[in-house]
Amino acid sequence: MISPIQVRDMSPRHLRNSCTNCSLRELCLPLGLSPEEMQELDGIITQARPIKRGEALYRAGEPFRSLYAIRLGFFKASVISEDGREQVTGFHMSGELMGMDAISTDVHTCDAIALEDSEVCELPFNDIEELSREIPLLQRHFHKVMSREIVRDHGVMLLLGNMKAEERLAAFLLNLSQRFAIRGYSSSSFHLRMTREEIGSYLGLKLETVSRTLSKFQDQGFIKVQNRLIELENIDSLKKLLNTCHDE
Amino acid sequence: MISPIQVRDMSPRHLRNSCTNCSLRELCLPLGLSPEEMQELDGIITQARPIKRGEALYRAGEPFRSLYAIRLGFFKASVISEDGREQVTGFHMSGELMGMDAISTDVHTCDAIALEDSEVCELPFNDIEELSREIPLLQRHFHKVMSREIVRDHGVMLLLGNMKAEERLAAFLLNLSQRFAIRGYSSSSFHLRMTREEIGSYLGLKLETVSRTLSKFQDQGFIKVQNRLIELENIDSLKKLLNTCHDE
DNA sequence: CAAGGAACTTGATATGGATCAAGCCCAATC
DNA sequence: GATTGGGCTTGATCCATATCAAGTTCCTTG
Repeated sequence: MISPIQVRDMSPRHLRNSCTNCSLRELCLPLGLSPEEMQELDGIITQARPIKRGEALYRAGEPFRSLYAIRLGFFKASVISEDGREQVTGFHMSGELMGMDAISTDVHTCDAIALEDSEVCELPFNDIEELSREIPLLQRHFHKVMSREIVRDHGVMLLLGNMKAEERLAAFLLNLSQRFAIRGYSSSSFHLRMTREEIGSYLGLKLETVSRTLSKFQDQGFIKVQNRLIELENIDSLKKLLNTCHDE
Repeated sequence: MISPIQVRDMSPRHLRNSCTNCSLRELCLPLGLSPEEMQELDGIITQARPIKRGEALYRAGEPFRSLYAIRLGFFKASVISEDGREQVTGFHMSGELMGMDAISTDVHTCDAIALEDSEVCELPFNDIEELSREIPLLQRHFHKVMSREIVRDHGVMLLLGNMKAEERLAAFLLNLSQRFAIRGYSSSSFHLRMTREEIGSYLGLKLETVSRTLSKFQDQGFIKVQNRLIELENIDSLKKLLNTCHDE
């Protein structure tokens, strides 16, 4: 369920705004495009745009024109039901692509809110389609990215439909840990960008339950919690929580 | 969250195997392709293949080569966690496309099981990509279909994360009702193809809860249940269950 | 047509997480 | 540096749904 390990961008600073930029790894790096193709792809990517913490990259109901590649930062995506309940559908970090849900109706169906100061590259969708008609590798890659989103969503359904609170939290922490590791950050010590309430919304739990479960993990020596700083002290125990066979 | 109403195919029987076939409406009908393009699309669609009730169209772990358009019948898609828990991720009926999750890794990540005798058309994925490079309308349409799957999944997350058992069941019944209506079947009287356990798995409930809740709806006069035959007797009441504002 | 088993219903009880409530801590703001 | 409010923790209680259990119906298969 986790994408293959991808290397951190070590290219010189002056190249960082190009398509080889690490922030666009999901869209570009694994492609193996020719230099010319790279340049074409570069051509459609607009200047990075900063989004302050708390600001919306887009909101449900707004017309759809572009996908967004996160260059830097951290976002939550959430849907609001007719009667006002929020469901966080995902947390997204650098290198990931947002907005694919909007393709179906040409209208955004989620809110995307920055949870820290962030930067995104806008990718006009018409351009993506046009270019991917010319570059089969890009086409294939784009399809894989969309498909990966579907697979991820299925994983969340499994979590919401089958798992107990402790398992959900353990899965959540391990997932974050892996994604930070891929980006070259510590996998055992990281800062949560979201509130307990947002974690709860994502995991189908109330914020009190999130808080209690984190405390319990701490008591058991699995993690250390200091506000939003999390240190994983016994990753294997967390993994064991997940693998435990639940009879039936 | 529901796709626009689409008309039932009234074309003569001898044309039914072509791309205008009603069973492929999701893939073909709304496109407005030229006759030549239609023919090309026809060319990649293989002979319909029958799948008996209980048989698998594909299983998790099998190599991915094709998407499948359901011509006729009813399928469930489900993922199995490492420790053996099943989560039904969706129920699929005629005109829908299955297998898109497999694009990401070239391996199927779900099981697709026929819940009644069914027929599918195989669509080799390489051909789809090639053709959609030539026919922008097809490309756009395929992207919309994938995106719609993502939006659908977000809806399920909202359901699993936020709703009570009664709301989940009501949403489920109304969703089925709409989808039957689109296909020209009765929206108020239909046959469930799945067991209570499968409904429960999809909705994150135990089969007893599904059974009890259906009985309750019957007692309240919202529906009539006879085995797997469901009759919606008061659709508005079911809708009201969903719209009810849950304070907070 | 009979037998067996899967699917379903219904009741009784248990429990995980929600809800309600109170107080604390920290970060932002003046 | 004090103040304020949002975010968080922890305890007590409640409730929706799971779990356990028993019996029924229906469908399949011989």
